[in-house]
Amino acid sequence: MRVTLRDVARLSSVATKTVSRVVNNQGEISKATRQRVQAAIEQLGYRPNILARSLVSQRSDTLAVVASGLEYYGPSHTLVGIEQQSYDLGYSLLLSLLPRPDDTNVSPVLDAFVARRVEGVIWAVPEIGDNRAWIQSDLLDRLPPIVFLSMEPRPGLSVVAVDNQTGAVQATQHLLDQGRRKIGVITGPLAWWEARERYVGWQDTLLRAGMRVSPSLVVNGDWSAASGEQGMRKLLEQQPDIDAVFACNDQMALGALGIAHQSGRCIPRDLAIVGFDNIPESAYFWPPLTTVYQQLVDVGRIAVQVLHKLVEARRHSEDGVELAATVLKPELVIRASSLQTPRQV
Amino acid sequence: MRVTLRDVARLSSVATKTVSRVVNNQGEISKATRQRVQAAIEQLGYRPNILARSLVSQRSDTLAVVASGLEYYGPSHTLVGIEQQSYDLGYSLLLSLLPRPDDTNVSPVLDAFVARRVEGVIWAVPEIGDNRAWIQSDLLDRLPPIVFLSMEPRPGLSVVAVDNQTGAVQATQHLLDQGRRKIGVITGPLAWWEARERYVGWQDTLLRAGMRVSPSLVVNGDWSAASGEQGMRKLLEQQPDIDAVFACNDQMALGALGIAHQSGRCIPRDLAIVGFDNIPESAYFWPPLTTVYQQLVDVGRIAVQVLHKLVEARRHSEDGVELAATVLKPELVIRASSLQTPRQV
DNA sequence: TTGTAAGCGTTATCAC
DNA sequence: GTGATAACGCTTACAA
Repeated sequence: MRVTLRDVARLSSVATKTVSRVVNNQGEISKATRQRVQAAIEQLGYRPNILARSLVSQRSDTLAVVASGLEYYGPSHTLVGIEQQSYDLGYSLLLSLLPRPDDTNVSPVLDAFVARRVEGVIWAVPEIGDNRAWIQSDLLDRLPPIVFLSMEPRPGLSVVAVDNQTGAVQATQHLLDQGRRKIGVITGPLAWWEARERYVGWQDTLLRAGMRVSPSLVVNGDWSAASGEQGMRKLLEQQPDIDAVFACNDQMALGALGIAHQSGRCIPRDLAIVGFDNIPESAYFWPPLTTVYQQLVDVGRIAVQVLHKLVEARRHSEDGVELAATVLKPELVIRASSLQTPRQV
Repeated sequence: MRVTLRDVARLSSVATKTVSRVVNNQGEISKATRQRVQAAIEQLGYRPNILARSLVSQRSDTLAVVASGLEYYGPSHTLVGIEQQSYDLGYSLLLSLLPRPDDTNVSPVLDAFVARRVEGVIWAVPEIGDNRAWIQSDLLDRLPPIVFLSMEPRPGLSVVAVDNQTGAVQATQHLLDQGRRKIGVITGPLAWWEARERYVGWQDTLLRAGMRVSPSLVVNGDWSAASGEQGMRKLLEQQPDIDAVFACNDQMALGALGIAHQSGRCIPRDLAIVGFDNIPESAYFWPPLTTVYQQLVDVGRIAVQVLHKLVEARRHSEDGVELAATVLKPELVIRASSLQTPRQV
């Protein structure tokens, strides 16, 4: 049943090493031998066993990715980039999902990776609360190279992230440029690093413009459209003369749009709304949503490129590879939900 | 640097087999020895090498999944179910993405799986055109057990799928029940099996109700919101007295909603709209969208459960395991976009 | 250009 | 209870 290199060698009357050479296209082999071997491979239906090869060559050609919230727009797009680049570089990809992104018990999944001798790890779980605490532990020393996504860059770690703060600045500045003066914000859960960055971007932009940042302009959401609805209701209550809202993702913006309509406001005339993420649906909201586009597929691709360099460096036992952060700038996508000049009071 | 079983054995003055027993919790071992071994493991930072284990035990405890379109709602949710169930059953999961779902050149990715000796494969690529042609080839014989998702059930294959036709029937019947009489459809790309099923469900329901199925009630979309817009425009042109539309996914329904509004129609009074998928945003469309919910996470979980049984059967070389199809029934989620009785003409 | 021997890190077999 | 020894399927020296 199981066909091995030896079987092929026997059938084609050569040494196993010769078959190995044919399979891996290495060394000089006479045409006749090669053809004979290939015929035997064909005939027996031989498939090389990469596990055995890994054992002796000390390389698994496998990367692993730990992700969370794959149901959502961001993580799934990043994963696409990770997979594509891994494939392009010849790696297999092992996938592990954390059921809860704020999970702090990460050693089981990491142990499994080490046991399988993966050559590198992409940590694609958003930074929430202290779910990065394990980085301080000695766990990290026993691990292969690892690249972190969506987290605060810090020295000694390879991080690839989008500059959320700049994105929020772009969104808020755009609203200012459109003549808006009472700009509220619906934040994400502030335990999330990304949510904090977006909030700070909003805040800084207003302060730099010499405006007051009243607490009545701030409500907290949880990324869901339901929380966007709730947040919008609260904002309209706390600050009836509000003329713009920066919702920290598109789902919350969607919820906010609905409530704004229900309150009888015309968008963007009475109230401008800007989101974050540029989910495909946002171009078809009513009105189409101005939002911040992040190149999440690129984040994934770049992460694997960085990881690949770390893996290569370790293979050649180069020391002192500088671990740096790669930060991508997002882009504002301007649509109807923010475009009209506000009505003069 | 590399610590092996032998190193541990040496340090704790036992045989390698004993260490192996301790690591795998098998056989009877005296408390003293176990502790001594565990201390050595701890001290050396020993991590078992699963690759080596797989080589001798002839099992990799690894499944593989081939998916496509992970950026979209359906595939990403199914993948979540697949990963969760794989983890629960103790398998590692290898992920491969097909850049184009209609790709017909699948042997590279399958070869890679065979080379890695995965014990089973989940084929989570939608059936499009003849992208199932390879199943007829001898490729299948050399493969480990494989479970197919989202495809027409056929004898000799394990398939797990949602009953798209029934979903479409539910949607269309609901519109009939609401008193609608001119019910159009915006289909998905008809090369897709799922799109055809939904189309047939719409058609059959109308025919069974004794209604005519006019070509002017049918337009073809490509799943995108843009195609939903375009389709809606065409429908309104071809059949101005249309009073309901079944859009074959929520994105197209979103596009249709926008155009319907722009045409001055009030939804649901003048025009009822129903979608398919129940993406989270659909509950916040304007108006909230009636749609068909598929338990896609369950599809993934069940697929792995089925696969697990096949793997076990092969291990014990049980023959004649019946390969059956598992079909899940979707559920209609009724919201405002279809609820109101139409205006009496 | 091709072959031989050793070994990668584990588990299975069968002794003790 | 524990230990020697032979696999598992492949590649890397080194030899011919």
